[in-house]
Amino acid sequence: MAKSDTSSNDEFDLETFLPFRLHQASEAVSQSFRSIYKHEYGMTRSEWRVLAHLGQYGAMTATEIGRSASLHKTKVSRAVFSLETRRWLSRAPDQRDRRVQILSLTKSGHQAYRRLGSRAQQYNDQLAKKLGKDKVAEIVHLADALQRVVKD
Amino acid sequence: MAKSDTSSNDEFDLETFLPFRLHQASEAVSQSFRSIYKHEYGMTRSEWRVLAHLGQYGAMTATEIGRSASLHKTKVSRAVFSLETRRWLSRAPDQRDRRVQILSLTKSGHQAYRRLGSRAQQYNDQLAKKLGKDKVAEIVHLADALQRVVKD
DNA sequence: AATCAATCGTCACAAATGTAACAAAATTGT
DNA sequence: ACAATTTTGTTACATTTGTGACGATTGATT
Repeated sequence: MAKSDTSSNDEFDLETFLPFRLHQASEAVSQSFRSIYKHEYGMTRSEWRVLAHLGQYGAMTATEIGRSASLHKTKVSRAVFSLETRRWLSRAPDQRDRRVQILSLTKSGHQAYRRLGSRAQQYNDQLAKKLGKDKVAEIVHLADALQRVVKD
Repeated sequence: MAKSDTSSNDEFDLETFLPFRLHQASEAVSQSFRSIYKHEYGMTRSEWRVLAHLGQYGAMTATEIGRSASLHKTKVSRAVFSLETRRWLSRAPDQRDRRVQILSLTKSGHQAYRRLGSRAQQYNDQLAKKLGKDKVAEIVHLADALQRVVKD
């Protein structure tokens, strides 16, 4: 029997469909951490992401945050405005390029970052414990590979 | 030197923070498939998910779809309405429980599922090829583990 | 130098989403 | 048998998000 078998082997399998499975896993994990920044600090996910990035990597522009955090530019723009209103973030002009602003955390922004970062690390360690330490490294490695591969 | 070292080892590390890394990977992968159901079929993610579930598993109720697809009930409700308007989906009353409706794909719904499912599988295979076949199984396994662990 | 295209961040508007309330039906407990 | 509670799916409302356009600035082309 040559080609054109009765059973086509290109049938769709949802169980192994990565966009679905990854989204499912990601949402499950994200949701369970969400209550901390949402209910305890009244923050949105975007705000927490921007705070985490500035806390982790120091001063950056909005575009850089967007690229690194995989956040839409309007999400960054709004999160920055909101964090600025809380006085957790401040803007400084860039001498080299007057279109952009250098964003950085204020003193109380750093404090908030330390508090939330600590909770985040606690959460992650707990997850790592239940999952197995090595699994975390595996996931991180796979996430790296996925991002590399998708960007053709 | 006993306790209280100068360098605290509970510092937050974004690189290994699973909610972030998983979301990042998930978004990267999802976005690149999104254009197919969005631009070629004018569908939302929820609609594609509902179509995929009914196509894959056959007739189900809205609640069952929501549970299986990790979709909010209002998302399911709206996606069902929209797919029904396209005549890709039909509802039938359940004799045992008159609150629910048995949802299933129409003939053209099945056709659409086959077309889109084929594209989806194609996309996934392509990804698997670049990533290494075994990696996909790894990811699926880890996704299972994550979902189990998060649900306490 | 002058024009053209590209980038940055913001805003108005439209679309998608979540919350909370609801009617209808089923389930539980007495 | 009945009342109280729970479940299912839809809707109104408010919030969040993405799209597209914009002014300002920069970089590239000539």
